[in-house]
Amino acid sequence: MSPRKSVVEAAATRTRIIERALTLGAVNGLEGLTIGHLATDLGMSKAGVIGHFGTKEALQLAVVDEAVERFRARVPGHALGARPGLERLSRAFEEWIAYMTEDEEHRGCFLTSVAMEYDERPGPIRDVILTALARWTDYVTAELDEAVTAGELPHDTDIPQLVFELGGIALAVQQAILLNRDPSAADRGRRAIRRILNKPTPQVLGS
Amino acid sequence: MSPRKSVVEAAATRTRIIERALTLGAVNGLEGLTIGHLATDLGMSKAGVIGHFGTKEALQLAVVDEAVERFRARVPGHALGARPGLERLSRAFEEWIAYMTEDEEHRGCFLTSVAMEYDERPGPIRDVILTALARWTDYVTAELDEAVTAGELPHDTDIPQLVFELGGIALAVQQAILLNRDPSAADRGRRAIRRILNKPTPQVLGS
DNA sequence: CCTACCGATCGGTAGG
DNA sequence: CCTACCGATCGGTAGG
Repeated sequence: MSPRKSVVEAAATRTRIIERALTLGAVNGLEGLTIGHLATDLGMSKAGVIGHFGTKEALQLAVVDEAVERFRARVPGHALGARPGLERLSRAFEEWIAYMTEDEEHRGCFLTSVAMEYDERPGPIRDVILTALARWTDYVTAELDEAVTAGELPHDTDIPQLVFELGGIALAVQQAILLNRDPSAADRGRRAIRRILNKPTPQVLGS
Repeated sequence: MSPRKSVVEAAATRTRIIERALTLGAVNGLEGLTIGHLATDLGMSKAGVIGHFGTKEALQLAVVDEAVERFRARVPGHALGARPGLERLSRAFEEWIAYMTEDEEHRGCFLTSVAMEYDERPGPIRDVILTALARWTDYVTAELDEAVTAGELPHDTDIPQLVFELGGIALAVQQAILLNRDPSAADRGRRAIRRILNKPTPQVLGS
């Protein structure tokens, strides 16, 4: 029997649940996640799992929040050292692509998958994703503005169009990794980003 | 009571079921589709619905097959009249974008959504999608080959890279339509396609 | 965080 | 294509 535990232990369990939910949700979708499956996987009871959140939707929101947190810490976070404008933006996209590629099991971008899953399902989960996406769009836009100001891009650059196209590359990388399991996905993504930002393409891809 | 009907009537019912499943599946995903909900929507019993397919997975496969059929009839189908190479390829992408945009309710590309949904779920549905995607990739590749041969594109064109980037645009259009409900999604997509295929961008997008 | 339970719904079957 | 049913599982609650 594992009765009520300390606050610290409870928080640790909550983290364990979210961690596992991120893995399971990546495979079966955030909606395909079930409390029962999660409980079995964690060696807990269903009540033990759901007790930390109240409802399944609250659990799902906690999982999305954690994914947003990780994305921000990793992608814009690791680009903070780079000079504002094209350099920082390139760094951010390189981090995103690396983040999607590096892990053998935890492939792709969780938020991108969830964004597709909820694109037609109104509700708080979709709202949270829309907010996170808007923040990302603002970030990319700000760096592109900086690039124009610094003379790295022409003054008549259509920035929203560029944001749209850069987003498309990220989606293409995600699909190439997850669906096609294409080992050259990351390289193709990096080359596309360079091309869009009008930098010369330095190397040729093998094969 | 509606007892056994003629072969023709049974086929019509089957078509009705698939039609409805395409609509419901676009919202809740192909996995979120339930026989009970489908039956209620159609004013039928669950047994009446599932009897046409045997299992839920067979129903799902029938729905995907129908979606593949429609995509092919519409996208490469409507581009058949265009001259091989860039003209035909541009026409095909314009058809795809129009197909994703035109319908007020039936927005986006069903196959693209399902492709994301099953990217991490091995099984026959994923296999069918991979096959359809491979055929589409072959189609785009063949037209690009034609364009190189005809001198519309440079001889050192990296065709797989171009296929990758064109696919990204389609994904960006899908996301802009479904998630952001951006009314300029189609225009942005068309402009991106033109840019990638190295055609001059004729008009400027309003706002 | 557990046991024990709830009503609802899941995919699917039997039999007509 | 229907009624009537099956076992399994769903999200969630009571109570400790």
